Amino acid sequence: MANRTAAEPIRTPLTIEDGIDFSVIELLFFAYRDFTSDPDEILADYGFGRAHHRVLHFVNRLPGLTVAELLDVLKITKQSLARVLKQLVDTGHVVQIQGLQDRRQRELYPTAKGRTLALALARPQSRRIAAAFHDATPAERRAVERFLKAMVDPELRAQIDKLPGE
Amino acid sequence: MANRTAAEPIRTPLTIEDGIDFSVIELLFFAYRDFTSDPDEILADYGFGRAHHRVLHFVNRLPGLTVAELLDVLKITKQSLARVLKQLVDTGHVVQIQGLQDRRQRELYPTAKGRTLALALARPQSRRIAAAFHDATPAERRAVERFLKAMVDPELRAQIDKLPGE
DNA sequence: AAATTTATGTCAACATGGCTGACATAAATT
DNA sequence: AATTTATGTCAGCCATGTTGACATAAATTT
Repeated sequence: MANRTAAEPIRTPLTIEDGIDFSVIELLFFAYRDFTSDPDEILADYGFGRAHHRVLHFVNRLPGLTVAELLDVLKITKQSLARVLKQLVDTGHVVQIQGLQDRRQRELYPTAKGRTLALALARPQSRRIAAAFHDATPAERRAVERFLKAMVDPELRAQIDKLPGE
Repeated sequence: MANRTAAEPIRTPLTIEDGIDFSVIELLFFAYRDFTSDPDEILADYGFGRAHHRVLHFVNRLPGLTVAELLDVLKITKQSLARVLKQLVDTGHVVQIQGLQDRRQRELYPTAKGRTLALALARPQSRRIAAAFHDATPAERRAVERFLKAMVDPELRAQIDKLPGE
C-alpha cells in the first residue's frame, strides 16, 4: 500500500504565508480546551461528563424546552441524548413534564438541585471569561461577542437569539 | 433513592442576573461547534476524526516536534496518540525520523500528502474566521486575539508563543 | 371514524477517542 | 553497571457519539 519510496519529510512549518490564519485557529483550540477543563473537574465528582453539562445548561437557560428543541440545539441524536437525560432525571437534576397543549411533548425543567449544579459549573467559566476581559474596553467586549456570533452558521444564529437576554 | 417527593420544576431561566456571563459561555459553545464542523466533513472522507486533525495540524505547524512535545500540546496520553498517529503514518501523511542528538526521540514531520490535507482542513476554518472578522477593525481583531489568548491557562500560554509567527 | 403523521422512548449494535495499568526496548545519563 | 528517559505496545474499560428498527400515544389529516 501507500508508496514504494519512503515519503519525504517536509521540514518547513506552515505559516501565515500559506494564506491561512493559523494563529486564530490555534487560539480557538487552546481557549476552548481550557474553557471546558474547569467544569470537567467538577463533573467528574458526580460521575457526569460534558454531555450532561450541555443538557443541564440548556435546560436551565430555557426551562420547559422540549426534547426535540434540545436535540436541535445540541445537534446530537435522540439515542445519545436519552442516556444522559435519563441519568439527570434519575439523579433528580431534571424533571420531565407532559406538555399542556401537546401532550406528546415532554417539557424539561431543572430542579433546585439541577439549578445549583448548573450554577456551580458556570461559575468558573464565567470567572475565566471575566478575567480574560479584564483589560478590555466595553467596545472590545462587544467586538469579541460579535466575532463569536459571526463564527456560528447563519441559519443557526436564531438559536442564540432565543436565549434569555444579556 | 433520590427523593420521596417529586422534585419541583423551576420555571424561571437562569439569566445574567444570576451573576454569570451566560451569553459568552454559549457563544463559545456555538462558535466552537460550528468551527469544527467544517473539517469534520472532510475528515469523514478519509476515515479520520478530529483526533487525526489535531495531530496533523501541529505536526505541520511544528515539523520535527517529538512525541513527548506533541502529547504536551494535545494533553492526551501516549496510548491515545498511538492509535491515530499510527494511522497517519500508515497512510503516508506523517513520517517519524529518529532524533539526531537524542536517538530515543522520534521527530514527526508531515509528508507532501500530509501537508496538502492539513491545508485542506485549515482552509474552511480560515475562511470562516475571515468572514467573522469581515466588519472588524484591525484593533478589534487584536482585541479578539487578546481575549482568546487570555482564556488559556497562563502556564500553557508558552505553547502558543512557540508556534510560528503570524 | 380511520388513516397518517409526529413526539418520544427504547433496544441493539457499533465506532471513536479518551482513560489506566503493565510491560518491553533502546538509548542516554549517572 | 545501574538507572532513567523516550517511546511503543498490549489489554481492557468508559463516555459519547452513530445507525437502524420498532413501539406507543397523541395530534392531525382525510
